[in-house]
This record gives sequence, C-alpha cells and structure tokens, in this order.
Amino acid sequence: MAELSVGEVARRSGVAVSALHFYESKGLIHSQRNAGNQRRYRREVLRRIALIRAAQAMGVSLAEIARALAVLPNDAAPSAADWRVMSQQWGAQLERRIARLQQMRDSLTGCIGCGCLSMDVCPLYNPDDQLAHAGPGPVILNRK
Amino acid sequence: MAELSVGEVARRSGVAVSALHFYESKGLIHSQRNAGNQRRYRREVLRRIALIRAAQAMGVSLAEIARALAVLPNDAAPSAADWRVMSQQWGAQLERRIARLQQMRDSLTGCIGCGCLSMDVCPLYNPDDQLAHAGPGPVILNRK
DNA sequence: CTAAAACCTCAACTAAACTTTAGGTCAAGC
DNA sequence: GCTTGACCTAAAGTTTAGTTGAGGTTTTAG
Repeated sequence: MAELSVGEVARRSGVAVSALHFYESKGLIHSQRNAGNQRRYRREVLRRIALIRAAQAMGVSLAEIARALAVLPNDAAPSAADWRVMSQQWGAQLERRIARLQQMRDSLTGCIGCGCLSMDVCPLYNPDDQLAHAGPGPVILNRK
Repeated sequence: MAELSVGEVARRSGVAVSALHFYESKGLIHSQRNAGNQRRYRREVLRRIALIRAAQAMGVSLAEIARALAVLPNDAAPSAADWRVMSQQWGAQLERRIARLQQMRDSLTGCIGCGCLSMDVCPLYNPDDQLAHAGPGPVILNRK
C-alpha cells in the first residue's frame, strides 16, 4: 500500500494514534482522507514524526517544532539544508542546557565535598538572601 | 523582626507569594500564624526554599523533593548528613540527564556533519521504521 | 453478510507547578 | 478614622503534551 493508515503510522513510529491526531491538530503533520474519511499518510510523515520526536528529546517544545516545520511544504521531508538550520539552532539550545546542568553538577559536587558545614558560603545552598546584593556571584539558583 | 511575613519571604527568596502558599499546601514548607491569622516564617525557611529551587533546577519534581524533605523536622534546615544523602541521589539523576543530552548532542553533530544526505542511515533521523527490528541499534529516539 | 477491529469527532480528563480571581480581613500611614 | 497595601481562603484558570471516553462509521476477515 502506498499510503499508510493512522494505525500503521502509530505502529511504525511508536507514537500513539491519539498523539498523531494531536500532532495533526497542531499542524505538525498532515494527512489526506480516503473515501470513508479515514486518514491516509504519505510515507514521508514517518520522517517528520522522527524529527518531531528527536527535537522533543532535545527539549524543544512542540510549538517551536511547529514553527520550524511550518516553512516546509506539507509533510515533505525536510531537505538537508532545512535540517541543517534546525539542527544548528536546536543544537545550540541543547548546548546551553547541557552547560547549565553541568554547572549545576559542579556546584553540587563541590557541595558534597564541603559537607555543607559552611552553609553560609555554599553556592548551591545560598540563594538571594545573603547574596542578592553581591552582583553576579553564584548564579545557580532561582533562574527560570 | 525575628519572624518573616510571607511577603518578606517572597522578596528575599524571589519566589512568588502564591508559590509559597502552594509549597505550603504541598507540605514543602511550614509556617506559624500570628494573632491575625497571617503566616509567620522562621528564617530557616529561606534555606529550605533555596534547597527546593536548587533541586528543581536539577530536574527533581516537587513530589520527590517533598518526599526527601518529609523526613526532616518542620523547617529545620537539613543537616550536612541529610544534604549529603539528597545531593548524592539527585546528583546521580543529574548525571544521567546530562549523559542523555550529551549523547543526543553527539548524534546531532554527527548528523550535521553528514548533511543528512543519507537519511536512511542517520541515527537521529531514523526511528523505528527501518530499525525497530534491529535489536539495540540506534537508541536515541522515542524513549521517555 | 456479519461481526470484530479499526477508524471518526468532540469533549472532557490528567499531571505538574503554579497564577489569577473573588470576596473578605488585617495592619500601617497620615 | 480612614484609606491603602498586605494578607487570608477557596476555587478556578493556565500551559504542555497528550489520553480517555462516548457515540457513531468504515473496513476487513471469515
């Protein structure tokens, strides 16, 4: 069969049928309908779904993914150039997230080392109370 | 003043009053009441809040934080030993999260390098469709 | 031809972590 | 003494990423 039913796409992509409906409602994927009003997907949709899941796993929200995919023709698999743009942008985000967590981990290990006997100076343990006035300083906490 | 009002705690901790109410409702922090039924906090609550935000920033859910804090006396600042236990546990979680993201980043950079001209073999780009049957294989996608 | 499996839509529900609103009380400044 | 700002509670709303359920249609297998 040239076109895939929703159940088939679900099976092959590992994404629930309800999630596929949901993605469609958000404009992330598209489908045609057959005579009986059932969804029929082009094979390319699997790539698109793969990309969606990959981006999600990197921490990109569906809204952002939708924005990025909006420029592509319906369900066309992104070209190498498209993908390069997306992956570079999202990769940079990824890097920042990783860096933030690593910073966090470093402070944390320092904290385990110090045994937190000196809670007044521990960077992980001291948010704004003593440090708010101290300029940049320990930057770890209370940041969205 | 020996005790802090909710507004004061909000100002010093950078956490909204509504969030403090919310944390209290979840048992994460505690307060006494004054004659007029207003919350009065001990200074230690600031430490507790700092810890909550630190843990959250590490990706720990409030429910988990609540579980960890439940063993401590109300609003006592955690002892060094308590903190050691928590930070070790959460640190391990952090490590795993970082590792997962790094793996992701590595696949992604590989993908940028390859220009995704060969989408059939790209590990980031290929989820279950061609690879589901292939045992462990590229493990990157579709994992909670 | 019929029964089961798959599909359809729409609305409501879930979870986390809060915020907002409404209606009312309390405290502080002038 | 009164107004304004801070505070109270309880309920409802918000966002993200879906899932679940009800009621009905279509497709497929025997």
